[in-house]
Amino acid sequence: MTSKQEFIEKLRNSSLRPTKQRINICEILFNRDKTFHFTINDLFNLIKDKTGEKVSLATVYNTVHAFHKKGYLKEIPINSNQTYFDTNVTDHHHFFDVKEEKLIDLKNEHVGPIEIQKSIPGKKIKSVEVLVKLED
Amino acid sequence: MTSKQEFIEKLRNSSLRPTKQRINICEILFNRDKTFHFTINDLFNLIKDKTGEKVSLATVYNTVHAFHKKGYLKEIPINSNQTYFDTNVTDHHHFFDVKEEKLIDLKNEHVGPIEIQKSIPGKKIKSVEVLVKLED
DNA sequence: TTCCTTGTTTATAATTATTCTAAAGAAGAT
DNA sequence: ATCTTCTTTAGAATAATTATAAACAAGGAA
Ligand SMILES: [Mn+2]
Ligand SMILES: [Mn+2]
Ligand SMILES: [Zn+2]
Ligand SMILES: [Zn+2]
Repeated sequence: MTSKQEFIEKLRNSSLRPTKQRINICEILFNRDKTFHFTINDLFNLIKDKTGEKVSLATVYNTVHAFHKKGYLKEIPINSNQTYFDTNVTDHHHFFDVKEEKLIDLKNEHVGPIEIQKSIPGKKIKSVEVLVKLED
Repeated sequence: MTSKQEFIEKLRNSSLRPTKQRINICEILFNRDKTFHFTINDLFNLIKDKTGEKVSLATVYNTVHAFHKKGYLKEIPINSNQTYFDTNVTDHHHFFDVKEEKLIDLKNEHVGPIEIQKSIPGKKIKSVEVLVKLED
């Protein structure tokens, strides 16, 4: 449980002005036990439902990208019509339930270390992600 | 090197009528030594350039999805504004050069077997794909 | 406080990838 | 040749995302 005051400080420390909208979004995204996977639209609807206040869709996009740029959110590479984000910014892998369109964290120990035995000259590895698609 | 006649037969055997457009697309996609990674727009432009004939964008979409449904193309899960397809339909992994927006095949032996040590009740694994993002 | 600067929110328009529609055309069967 | 079914096509529709620009709010200085 993080207090509103802590979010305000975190925002300030990130040179993001602590607006009402951003604080609301912080509380929805980061006051959780478990990691949260969402699309912009999920979040947009959650804000209305949980706070009663509406935040414009543009602001949701702006804020999510601001948090993403600061490293507070991770973008998940799946083929979908919508982009998925994740509050768990550590390196980790995913199940994707194709039917439910839901992401599930896969702990690294459930996948094991992955060694890439090939390299591309002039390039270095930025991330290694496993996506396990699930069907019924 | 596959002849036009062989593409015609392959299309017929797939209950796809061998139209001029589909044959052209087959020749561009499948008359290659190496695996080919592309977006719809890449392909659309290639057809014009290589055959001199234009195929409507709708037909390119239709054909790619028809081939995809028949299992002749694979869809690659990356976060991008465009969907990527692959003429290599076997299970395999990828590098994605973020700067060049280019996919590179990773052979299975360059990654090694991946064992998923977790299961979700009522679901079974459909695919396991590794995406290695590259930066400079 | 008040003023000023800069960052933020917002409604709305623009952009872009993809899908849909419906009419014209081509393929295959009879 | 005729008929049916499938395919192509231009263009419209949809949907996610980004851009625009005016109103607004935060923070700092006076
Ligand atoms: Mn996750
Ligand atoms: Mn490939
Ligand atoms: Zn982002
Ligand atoms: Zn498809």
